[in-house]
Amino acid sequence: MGRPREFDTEEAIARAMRLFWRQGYEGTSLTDLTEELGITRPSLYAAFGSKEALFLKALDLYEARAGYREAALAAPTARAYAQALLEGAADLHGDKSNPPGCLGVQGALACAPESDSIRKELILRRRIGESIIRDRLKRAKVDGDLPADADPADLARYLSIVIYGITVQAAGGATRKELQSAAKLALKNWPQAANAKGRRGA
Amino acid sequence: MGRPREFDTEEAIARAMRLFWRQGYEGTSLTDLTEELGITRPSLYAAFGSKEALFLKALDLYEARAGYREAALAAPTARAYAQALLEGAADLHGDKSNPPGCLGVQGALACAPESDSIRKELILRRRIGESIIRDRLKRAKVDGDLPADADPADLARYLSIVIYGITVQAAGGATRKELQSAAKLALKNWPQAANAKGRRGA
DNA sequence: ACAATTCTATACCAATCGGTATTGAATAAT
DNA sequence: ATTATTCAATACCGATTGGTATAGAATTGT
Repeated sequence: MGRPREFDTEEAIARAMRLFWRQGYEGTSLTDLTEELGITRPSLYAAFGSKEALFLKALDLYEARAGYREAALAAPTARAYAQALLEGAADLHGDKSNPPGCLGVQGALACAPESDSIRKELILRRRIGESIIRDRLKRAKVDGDLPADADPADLARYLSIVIYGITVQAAGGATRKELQSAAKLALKNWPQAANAKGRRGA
Repeated sequence: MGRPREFDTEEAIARAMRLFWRQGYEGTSLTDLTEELGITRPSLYAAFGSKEALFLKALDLYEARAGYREAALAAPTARAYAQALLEGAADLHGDKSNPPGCLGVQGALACAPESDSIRKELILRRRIGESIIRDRLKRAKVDGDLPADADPADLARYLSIVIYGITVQAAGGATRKELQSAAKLALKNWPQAANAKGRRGA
């Protein structure tokens, strides 16, 4: 009932996502948004509630589209998982058709106190991402897929750090090749269980 | 001649640095600055010219105080250098008396187009930092301190990425211990020259 | 046809943004 | 003591910030 919406909210969120991705939460104004989305302010507020709410929707879409993290979970071994993660990050952030960097990092890494709720939300999401990695590595250890002295929490933090570093490097204009070679280096000495094949030691 | 300045410009820059460090360039308003520095706007503009010029002075001070990068250059081997870099980053950004994260990253990682000159300046400085690492590693290779198949550019990028990752992790509230253990893991991948002692292989 | 409903568009809101004109006070050189 | 100079304080500038009140247009259900 009532007058139907004249724009596609999903496409609007997708456009907002790219804008926030490129300029960050604080660096994106309502004027930027309404111009890019092709709608007026009252339409934006009627559809999404607030700039902050729209950002959160854009963030959800971003995480859904950065699907390499979930896809990597299907890897058979801890090492294959780590490799899928880092190569996935290098691929995504080396794709020049995307804005450079990572929305989950540069959306609001340092900001004014009035945007602190966004900053904290991003920290929370990064922590969740790291905990998913940690859980996968814990399982790998149970599977005998990681040596007894390997710490899943330390390894998950290390992988997270390399991924974040890749995104910062990408924000600086690094090419996909450059990111890929760094991902390769980061995996050179991945700990291997004693009963596993291969001669790479921990 | 004339009336002497009633505030210490060096201390003002140091205070501004911490403010920019915590809130980023765009997230720090002139009101924030004048309140924190205890001076009025005309005094700030007379002394520094503009918000942007003050930021650049603060950035210079930041780089001077993040002395671990220069100190690391004194290390005797490539590996000791890499270790000094990563442990230095973990130490600095694990110091809770500092604002979390790195000014050179979160000062302006993603921002509005009107602050793009700051963003680009930070990218330039990060590139310079990486090139210094690369030059040191090139020398190491000449010294036979790195294996023949090691690429100084790749290794420098890898180290930079881990350092950036550490700063993002620090911005999320990581402890010094956590950053240190990640630095340790990152060093496990370090290549060793064929003629060097130790049994850690590349 | 007529409500009821929900959209869009114009115009506006107080607050804040970075930056400055103006005035008076404090200093150094003469 | 006077003058030139440089500072600090108040008050202000136009532009922009995120957000909204109001009015009219478009739709559905009756």
